Amino acid sequence: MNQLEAMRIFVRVAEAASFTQAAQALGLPKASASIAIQWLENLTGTRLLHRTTRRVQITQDGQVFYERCKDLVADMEELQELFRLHPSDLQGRLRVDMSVGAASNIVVPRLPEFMAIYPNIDIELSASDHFVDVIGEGFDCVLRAGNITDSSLIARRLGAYRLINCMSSTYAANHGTPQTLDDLKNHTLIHYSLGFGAKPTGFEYVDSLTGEPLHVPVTGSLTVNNSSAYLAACLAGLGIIQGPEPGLRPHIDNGSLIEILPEYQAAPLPVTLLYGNRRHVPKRVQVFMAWLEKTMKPQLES
Amino acid sequence: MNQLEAMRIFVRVAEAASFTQAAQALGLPKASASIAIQWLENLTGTRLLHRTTRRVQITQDGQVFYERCKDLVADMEELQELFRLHPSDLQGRLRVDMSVGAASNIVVPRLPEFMAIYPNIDIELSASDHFVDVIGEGFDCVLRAGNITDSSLIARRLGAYRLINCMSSTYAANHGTPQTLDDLKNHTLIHYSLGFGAKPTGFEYVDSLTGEPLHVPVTGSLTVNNSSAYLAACLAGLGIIQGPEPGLRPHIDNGSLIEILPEYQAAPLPVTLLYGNRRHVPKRVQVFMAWLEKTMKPQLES
DNA sequence: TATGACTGTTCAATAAATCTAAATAATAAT
DNA sequence: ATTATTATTTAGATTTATTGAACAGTCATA
Repeated sequence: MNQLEAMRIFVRVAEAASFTQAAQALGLPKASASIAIQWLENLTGTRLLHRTTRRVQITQDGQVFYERCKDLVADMEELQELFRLHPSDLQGRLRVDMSVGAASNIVVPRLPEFMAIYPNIDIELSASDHFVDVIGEGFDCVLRAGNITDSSLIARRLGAYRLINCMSSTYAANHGTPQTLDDLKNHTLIHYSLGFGAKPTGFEYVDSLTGEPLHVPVTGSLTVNNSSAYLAACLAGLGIIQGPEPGLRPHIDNGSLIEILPEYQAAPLPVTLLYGNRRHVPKRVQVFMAWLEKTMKPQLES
Repeated sequence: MNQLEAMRIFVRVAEAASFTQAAQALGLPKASASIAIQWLENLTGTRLLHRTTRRVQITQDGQVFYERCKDLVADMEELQELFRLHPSDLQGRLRVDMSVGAASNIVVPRLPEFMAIYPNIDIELSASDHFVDVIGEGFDCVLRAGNITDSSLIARRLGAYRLINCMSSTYAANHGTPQTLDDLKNHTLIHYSLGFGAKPTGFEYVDSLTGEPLHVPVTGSLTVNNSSAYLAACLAGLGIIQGPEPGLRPHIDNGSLIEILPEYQAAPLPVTLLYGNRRHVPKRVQVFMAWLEKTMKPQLES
């Protein structure tokens, strides 16, 4: 049995409090995770995880062991990369998550550049519009828009999306183009919400002169929790949307969408890069985050 | 490949500057050592050891890697033993070297006590009368009599052997028993020397009243580099020997040897426990050294 | 210069481990 | 109760590691 590998597995299992999730994040069968922990427990002579078939929780000893494991595993990783001076020498797996929009509009189109520089880094790019558990699911870093609440992570602010208002040309033909915020009352606004339980709150604007926040309640009955469905709804002429410029700009340019009320801007949506609070961040993660920042910057303001 | 195991092998190979010696010390074929180093070099992307078929020398990178490896391997070992509170939980292999005399007269007879307390510690006891390379041959600790010159090791003084003078009863019948140091001129002294090249220098004494050193040149032609041969020569009636009391006492008690000139004592022979200058000494080595000290003490003076 | 002893590497057969997949057993939620 | 989920076990297939012998350099000696 590979002790180091077993320790890596243990760290993951302890963080995710789940064999299944940890195994999935590590890309190996859950049977292996199970055996690895048993082997470690046998090695240390201590029960590290108290587990029923339904719940995994760390024991007191396990907690102590976990802290030291995390450091040692990180030290090992650092040691491996000690002599990797050239980009192409960097290797290993990178697990990243970001919104569907950021992935498909900004990152993926430019990913070939990164992969050309670092051909030996394997990338697992998860694109999802719901929040993910950075630690538990084993992501090296996660790109999020909106306000961050989880303080157990290191958050690096990259900038903010400019939010613009759009309608499709077919919708414009049917309903006309609003010129003032008041006009919006006669239009259908499509709402984007992450949690289905959350009540649609309407569109928010900042008065471009006074800086005062303005609120326009949502009128209309469509709420969507997925950004591509949101865009699709707008393209289908179902109503007006308010979203990050980078994802909408191409459709404006090709004429399928029309930007409206450009003088009424919503407060920009902050974009943040989150990563685990580990003592040592592997070099491959460092270079990816640097590249991601460089790539995102031109699309962001402030 | 087991990274940790590879690192252990690398540390050994680097210290011994030899694949063959390191492999032997670790109890595995040299092919494994060779492969492990290659695997590590591939992992780090750096040449760690510059090797011809006849010489192994560490590279600059290898030196850096070595320092960190040594620490990490020690940390790992410490981690394993974190939860081992009970003696019987301690496990692993212990490589020890001492003189043939100390081994057969003092340590081995009492070793069952140690093995009863720590049944899961495997002991490799090397008994040799020549000096050994503690680091290079991978010994956890070494017990030596005489003056220690190697300052790269940690030396713990346990005490000193009282040196006594003996002859066999048959020799006494043939040649009589000397009563003064001057009488020794008419007797045959058997000399003990580690290196065959070293010139026999005679017996040394300390005047019990004045504390002045007294020298009696060796008369006789037998020099031996092995303590059991030394004793055997005396038992065979070939002459007078001067040696550590613990090894001779049993033969005096059963009448086959006779202690002579008890009022003329040689300077006691210091007994030292040597171990590698590692940041972390495994617990199993600690407990063995503590036991060894306790066991040796009654046999030593000062 | 040739020989002999010693060393690190290679290689193919063997041994061991891991993975896959499916079945099992146990628990919390419905 | 029932269902869904989870950790564990099991067995065969596959991959990987180990090892002892053969190989190919290198240094010391004659």
